[in-house]
Amino acid sequence: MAVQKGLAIGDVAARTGLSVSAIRFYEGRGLVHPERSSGGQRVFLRSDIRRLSFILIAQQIGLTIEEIASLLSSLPERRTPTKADWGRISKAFRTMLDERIALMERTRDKLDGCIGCGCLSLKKCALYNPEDRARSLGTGPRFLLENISRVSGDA
Amino acid sequence: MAVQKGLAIGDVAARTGLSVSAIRFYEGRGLVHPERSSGGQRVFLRSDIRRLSFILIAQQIGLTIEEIASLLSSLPERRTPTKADWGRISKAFRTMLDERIALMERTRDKLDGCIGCGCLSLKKCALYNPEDRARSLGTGPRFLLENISRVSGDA
DNA sequence: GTAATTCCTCACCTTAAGTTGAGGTCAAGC
DNA sequence: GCTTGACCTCAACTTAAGGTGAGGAATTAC
Repeated sequence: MAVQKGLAIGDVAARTGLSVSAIRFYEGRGLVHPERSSGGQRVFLRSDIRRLSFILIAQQIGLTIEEIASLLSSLPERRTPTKADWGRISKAFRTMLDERIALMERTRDKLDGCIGCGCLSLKKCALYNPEDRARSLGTGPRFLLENISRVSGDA
Repeated sequence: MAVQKGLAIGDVAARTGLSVSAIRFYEGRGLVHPERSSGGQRVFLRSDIRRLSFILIAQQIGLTIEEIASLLSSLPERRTPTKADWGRISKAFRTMLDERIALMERTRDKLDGCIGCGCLSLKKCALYNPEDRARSLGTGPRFLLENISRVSGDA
């Protein structure tokens, strides 16, 4: 089951709803830092469940693993985070969410004035060259969320 | 340059801002259907520019290629689409956008009551089992937009 | 003390939406 | 009439976020 106050990966998976492989993957990406038992098995703290749950929610909102890592990096590594620790993160998180919503709303409004009228005729159309359109992503059009205000390097 | 009233792929790329390879890829996925010159080179109609531009916008809003294909399939294949043709599409499009915005807003509101308070303590938290959480996607957490009301099979 | 679970690592597979490059043709300018 | 640039196909590579399975070790249960 667990090792002295710690949780095995399977327990954590059951409690978070994540798959075991996903949790291992997150460890590889630096999102969680379980300790190891003498036999080499991962041992998680209870607070890691919270971390992992946060990852789940953040992903639903569209953050990438790297962005989430960036947010989580402000949490204390070896101490159970306090309410204040989480509060800081959730503020940053909320800001991102607001930005994403705002962008979608702007796009919708342009759509109303643009495709809505049937013009779609280039140059004239506000949607073709919106300030939001990231032209320099390198690999061409990707997912919407790639074009939305990326975390600008910091948390 | 062009072949008798038609446009070469490079021209289309220049006018839409898409890469040549992306346009070829879209043809492979059935989003455009250029004709061929006697020499085997693609020949596009002017109306294909509009189609391709639509693809660009739809992608920014987060639709997948398949969803876009589904929308475009209601356009006439070999006749230049009318304003009414585009109007129908844009209506469906707007609906999707509205749904996506609504979902993000619901998530934000839950966030305010949940992470905002620092609870994040599973079971109790509205964010862990939201009606919006797609549990059956098979491969685990993906991008947000994969969890948002997919095009339900039709256009 | 052994059997059944659970866990470990490592390598390869998956999807989406393309990009890149090789090897070879088409078309256009002079 | 040939050279240059644009185009062709096809296969392999890319990123993100994991999943899957092999082969083997650690724990737990009886």
